[in-house]
Amino acid sequence: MPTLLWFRQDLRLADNPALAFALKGPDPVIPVYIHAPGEESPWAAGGASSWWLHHSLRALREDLRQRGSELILRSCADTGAELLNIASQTQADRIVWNRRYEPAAITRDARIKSMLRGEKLHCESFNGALLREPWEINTKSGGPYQVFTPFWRQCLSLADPAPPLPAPTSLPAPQRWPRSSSLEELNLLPRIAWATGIESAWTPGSHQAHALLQHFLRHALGGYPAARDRPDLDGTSRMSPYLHFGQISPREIWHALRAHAADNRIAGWRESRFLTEIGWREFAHHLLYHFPETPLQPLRAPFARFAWRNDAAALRAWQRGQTGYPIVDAGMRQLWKTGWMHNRVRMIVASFLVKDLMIPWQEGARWFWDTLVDADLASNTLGWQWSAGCGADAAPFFRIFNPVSQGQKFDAAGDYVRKFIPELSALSSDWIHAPWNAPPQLLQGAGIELGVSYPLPIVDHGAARKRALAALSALKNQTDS
DNA sequence: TGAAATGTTGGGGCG
DNA sequence: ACGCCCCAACATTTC
Repeated sequence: MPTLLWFRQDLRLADNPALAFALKGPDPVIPVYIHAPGEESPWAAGGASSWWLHHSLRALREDLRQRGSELILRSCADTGAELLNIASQTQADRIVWNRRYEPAAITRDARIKSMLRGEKLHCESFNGALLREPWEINTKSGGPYQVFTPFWRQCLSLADPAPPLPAPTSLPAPQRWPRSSSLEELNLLPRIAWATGIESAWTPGSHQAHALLQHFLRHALGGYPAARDRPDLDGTSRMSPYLHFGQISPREIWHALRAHAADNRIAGWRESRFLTEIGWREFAHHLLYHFPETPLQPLRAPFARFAWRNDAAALRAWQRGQTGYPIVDAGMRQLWKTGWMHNRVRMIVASFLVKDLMIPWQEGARWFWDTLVDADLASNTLGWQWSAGCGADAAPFFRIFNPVSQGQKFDAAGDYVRKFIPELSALSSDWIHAPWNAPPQLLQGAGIELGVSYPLPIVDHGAARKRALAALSALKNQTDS
């Protein structure tokens, strides 16, 4: 009798524990992907994520077809009912999948599992997404960690995660395939063609993930600690969307790094900055699992009473890269155009939204959710709570980034700004991060009319900083009394 | 995985 | 030679 292999955010054939389990016996395997918008997170998937998913499903289906199999697509409002439906149509007696850790997904999956078991179907779930399960790592007193360093130290002190499982060369097919929707019927692609920038920046799929990783290990790993902070360079691994959709697993990355270090006699790879970033991803899942309210609520509760401002015009200017601060606008335009933003710039734009504009971090999280190809509830939540100073092991609220000095420090030549803000491209690096200070003649020569061709700053950073600190101090007084 | 304000030090100009 | 001031450079504190 066939086994249903329920694909979710594990869109790969290598190191896929559920797939490996399904292939243990001789029974046919029926791979399915079920699209049920909004079932798994507080918000329905954003446009950029959906674009990625569309192309990823196509790539996965191609990989399956090359192995004599198929990918059954369904679109529905109730995943549990749909799974049961497919199981009864195909006489499947087993359903297997790899676990997810978003609160809504956990609740839904638990409900589906008990429902299916009630129908006498055998269910089994696996860890395909994390080095360690979120409940495996605990402090001495038995609670979850709220500080990264000891959390990651404990992860590193454990034995290496299991080596990745090889991709199967073939999957036994059923005698008859059930009905499948076409990929187009899932309606994942945008109606208007706004995704051209994303298309030229990214190729979704498992093969591309591994090619990128190998390229990164060979050419960028050594320079990573410094280059990772430079948005004008191509010094990051760009693994985030592939990790989110499970097109590469953290175990595969761990062991690829280990093998690369052994081949090239690189010491201390476990403590490398790159692996630490994988650690932050683990930490994000640990926190989301133990603090399931945090996608919408600050972990440090008093921050809910912060004097956030409701300023639709400022929010819109931030979203569209029209704040008048070049490094902020370049980042927001990179996001809008390519579905991704360099991490250093993510911190800068987040600080600007939350502190300079005093707009709730949830608005930023929501916008990132809509526009990032790597939108991930765990990582996005950690990032925004970190930036807003209200999360675990977060940056203190009073650490307010100066968008001018951050630009000068990390994009010294201004190449990143010029790439995404063409209207400033003729401005010299001396002034590119603060065009309002440039001599008028120079601006004119560069074809820039501030307030017309490029906006004047929507807030004065010095004044905005003081305003934010005053609001913080008011919050403290309120909390103390 | 800051920035700004404030404090300290030491060299040079100058009476 | 000396004290004084200025101020850059660096260090510390504060938010």
